[in-house]
Amino acid sequence: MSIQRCCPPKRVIKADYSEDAALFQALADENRLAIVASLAQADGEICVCDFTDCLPLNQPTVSHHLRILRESGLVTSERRGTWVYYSLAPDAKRRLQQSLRAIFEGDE
Amino acid sequence: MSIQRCCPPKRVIKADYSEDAALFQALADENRLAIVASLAQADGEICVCDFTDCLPLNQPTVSHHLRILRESGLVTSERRGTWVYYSLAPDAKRRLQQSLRAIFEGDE
DNA sequence: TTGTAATATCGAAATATGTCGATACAGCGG
DNA sequence: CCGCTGTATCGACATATTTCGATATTACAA
Repeated sequence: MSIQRCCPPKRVIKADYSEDAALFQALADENRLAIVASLAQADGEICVCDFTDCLPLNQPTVSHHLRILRESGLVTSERRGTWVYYSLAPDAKRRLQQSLRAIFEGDE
Repeated sequence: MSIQRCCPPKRVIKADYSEDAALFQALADENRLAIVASLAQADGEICVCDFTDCLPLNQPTVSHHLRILRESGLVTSERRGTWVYYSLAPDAKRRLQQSLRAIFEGDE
């Protein structure tokens, strides 16, 4: 009698999803989502001071979240004088949709 | 002389993104992404034993990740006999796309 | 009922993350 | 140069996460 298998051998994918995971990790915080949504819907840049004014976080914490978003490549920053302005990266939405496609449809 | 503002007052959004953040957090791990991608591309159920066989993780760790995905609602499970089979939730992709839209376009 | 296999849960360890106060840095005005 | 304001970094703390070994649970078979 042959060994019983629980199921026909399914392909468990062995691709490297670490970059996609890093992207989703950047979005895995409600305050960072509020920042990204504000940038997307403002359709332009927003000054750091507006985030520190409006978010329920202290200034170093806002700076910390902005750094994580900046390092993920989803947002960019530009200093003008004393102020620093953040914008959504032009390809932010496309990169996220691409990651979703990679997961759900196997695109790369 | 009036107080100088760094910029015209931009709307920093105060919506509650905690549910979207939870969804992205479920995807913020490369092993969980591999699980979701396998389920999506298998277009059907996959037995836990296949994950424990193929992922570079021990069995309790696989079970832990499956639980996180199950609790996020992105996957479902069904026991048949000794084995447990996991499937992608039918609305998984739609929920994620909806979250992306909520962030980038302000839909709710 | 007793044993075996598959999966889940528990408890602990290491690491990562979110948060903040204190401080450093950068740019501007005097 | 000095002081002020906006932003970033540092250090510390609490909490969360990932991982695993040990153990419990579930279902089946003898």
